[in-house]
Amino acid sequence: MASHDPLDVWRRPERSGVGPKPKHSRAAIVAAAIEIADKDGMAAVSIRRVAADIGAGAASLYRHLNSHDELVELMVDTVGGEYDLGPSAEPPRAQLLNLARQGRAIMHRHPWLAPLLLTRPSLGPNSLAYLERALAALVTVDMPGPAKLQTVAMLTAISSAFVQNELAQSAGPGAIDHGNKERLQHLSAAFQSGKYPHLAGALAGHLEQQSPDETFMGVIENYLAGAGLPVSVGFD
Amino acid sequence: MASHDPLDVWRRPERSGVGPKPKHSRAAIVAAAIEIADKDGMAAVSIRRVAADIGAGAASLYRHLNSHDELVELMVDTVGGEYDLGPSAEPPRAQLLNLARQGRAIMHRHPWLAPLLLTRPSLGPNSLAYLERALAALVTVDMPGPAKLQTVAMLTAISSAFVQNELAQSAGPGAIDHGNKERLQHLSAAFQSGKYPHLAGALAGHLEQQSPDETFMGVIENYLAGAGLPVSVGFD
DNA sequence: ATTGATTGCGATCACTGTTCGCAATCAAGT
DNA sequence: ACTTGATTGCGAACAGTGATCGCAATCAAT
Repeated sequence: MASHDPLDVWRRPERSGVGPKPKHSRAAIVAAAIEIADKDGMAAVSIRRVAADIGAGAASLYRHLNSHDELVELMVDTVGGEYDLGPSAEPPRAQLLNLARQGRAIMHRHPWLAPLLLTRPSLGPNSLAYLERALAALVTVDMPGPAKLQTVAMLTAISSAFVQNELAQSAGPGAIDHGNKERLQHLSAAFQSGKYPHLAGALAGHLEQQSPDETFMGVIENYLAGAGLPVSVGFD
Repeated sequence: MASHDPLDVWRRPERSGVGPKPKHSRAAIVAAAIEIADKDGMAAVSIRRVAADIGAGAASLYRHLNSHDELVELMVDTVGGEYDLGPSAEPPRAQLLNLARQGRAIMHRHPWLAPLLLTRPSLGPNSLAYLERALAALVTVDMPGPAKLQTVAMLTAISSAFVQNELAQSAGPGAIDHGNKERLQHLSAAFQSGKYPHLAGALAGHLEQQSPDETFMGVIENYLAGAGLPVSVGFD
């Protein structure tokens, strides 16, 4: 009977009057799942692992969720609640820049988040609140509604892409040095073939690159400018 | 003995003189995997399924691959060979724009590709050739090497993000209408709560949006301009 | 002809998401 | 007070996954 669409989590009531008091709650399950994902990665978030961590049987989770996908949906929306969406009198561009900065911070706190933001159009309450807030920032901008939606969508898309790039390069403190050495070794071997002169040249350049924070803000600012949000808009 | 780093596929020779003639080749395996992914999605690309499709036992694939991850790496690099990397006399910005357009086309041909481009820094021959070609386009641009790498990386990252957004919205011809109706129904229900006035307003706007192609080129062009590649560079 | 590396692969292991059926529980209806 | 019925927890099971092991078959080099 239960719908298999991962979207109706948001409509379904968590529990209805009759029956024994539930030992576990949807919130507890999601919290445990997020903790696992933060620590051991998204692949470690299995039904059995989550159940074990909250002291439940594996099958019990299916009294609160309809699928593993639904759990992911809940995870995404839950961390979406970490945004500070308070109102602001700043110009639209500054507001969106601030949202993007927060988004990057959240994705750094939860490294499993970034890829998920691109694939699924999350429609949970927190995600909708974020969307609403971003659109509110654009209320003074003269732009058709769908274009505003497009702009906001690309904002989070670019942020996600940037952070994924960041995370893929650092990838962690421990075993990654080894991995990177393998990589560099492979690359230098490729270079000795002489088939990649420009690549070799680009890597040879000094690594005096600016901080990732500045780079990120630059990328976002640049996108917003091109999207019709220059530094100063209208009369402010 | 075999290294578990999915990167050394590129160093390992496919076969060495002694032993029975292999019935299956790495290329055939990867081709089958790509065909499966194109038709039934990435999730359908299991070792057993690929093996069955080329008439092999499941365990046999591990004579040619060290892991499922390695197969994915090979898939990504193989479709990377679909780029036309011929030289060009156009200005840098036009060349990169052309590469981005090709990239989007490839990601549309292989809908499983876009997410993978963000997570892994593929270092196969085709991926390296692409990188080399993109850097060659930037050879006349005055910019430190690492910054050029950053630019190219963000170029494919933004393209991937854009295409993922596209694919998530269309998602297919058949059962998606139903899914979208569910979505819109959910959304309209959320709107009746009155908590999302701006969102409601944005969706109410006429959907006379420009074609995705134009939108895409606009986004890319805009990024390149901000990255230091205006319409005309230097003396051309 | 013998050696030894290499291939194909059936069987198996440790997992995964998910379903089923049953016992325990508790609110509501009589 | 007691029955009814929905609801929860969960052990067992199923189909599927990636990966490993050991063995027979094969073929180049000696």
